[in-house]
Amino acid sequence: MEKQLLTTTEFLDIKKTFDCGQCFRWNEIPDENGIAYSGIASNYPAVFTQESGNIYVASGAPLSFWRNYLDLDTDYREADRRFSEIPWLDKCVNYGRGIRILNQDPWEALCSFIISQCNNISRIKGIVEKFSSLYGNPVETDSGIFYTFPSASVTASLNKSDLAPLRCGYRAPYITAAAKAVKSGETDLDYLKACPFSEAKESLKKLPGIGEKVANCAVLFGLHHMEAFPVDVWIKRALSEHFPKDFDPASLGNMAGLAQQYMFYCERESSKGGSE
DNA sequence: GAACAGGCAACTC
DNA sequence: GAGTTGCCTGTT
Repeated sequence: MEKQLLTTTEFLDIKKTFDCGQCFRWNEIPDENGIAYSGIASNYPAVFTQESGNIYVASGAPLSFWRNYLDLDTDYREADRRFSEIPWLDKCVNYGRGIRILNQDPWEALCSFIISQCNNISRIKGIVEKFSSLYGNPVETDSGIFYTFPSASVTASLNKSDLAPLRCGYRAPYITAAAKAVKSGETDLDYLKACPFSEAKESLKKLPGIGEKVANCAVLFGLHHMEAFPVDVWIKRALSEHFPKDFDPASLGNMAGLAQQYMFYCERESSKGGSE
């Protein structure tokens, strides 16, 4: 598959974007000339490469698909400027610049973040990959077979023993319940994408096993409500260590989710070096 | 073997 | 409404 020029590193950093915990199906692969990631979004396997300031993509999808997936038609610079006026957050912006909030498939994001609870990224990735290889559709490419993420309809038909190989424990019934709600239309992800942020979040929280954190992640990374601000242990630590006690993340406004990703990436990366 | 993990829900006060 | 505990499983 021929690679096409997508954008430049001024607007996108693939390493930061794919490794900042919002997605689970992209993996770094060896590349002679720079950085490369392979993976799949919707029905499209792809390889991204970053070399000499340019980002290329090789896939069967049109560039417009990837521009949308990577949110490249949204200008983050105004938000970056605003965030840079806040102490410590300015450091995160500089550190995380190039992260994009992905437009992922809503069901995939919802399901992936149900799996994420009390799990680390590598284990989440393993479970998602296993799930896809068992119940997704194979898509052949030059570099091997990729599997689409299993649809909500297929997932709704799976029983306990079907999900057992995933070893996802007590989360399995949450997955099934969410799949059934999506399949029946009781949870209408298209509607939730179009409706106000808090309505979407509260609606998802009615599903079993979905609380504040998972709902915020699903709404930010799957439904692109950019004002969502998921608070996990990393963000909690960042808030308590670097922000005034009465700081309200909602004050970050309609792009709060971007600030969250900058903070998350910064907090997590700066904790590496020593222990990892 | 015990404690814990990027969380939730049910239960306690 | 703040704090505690069990939940599957894998890792330390």
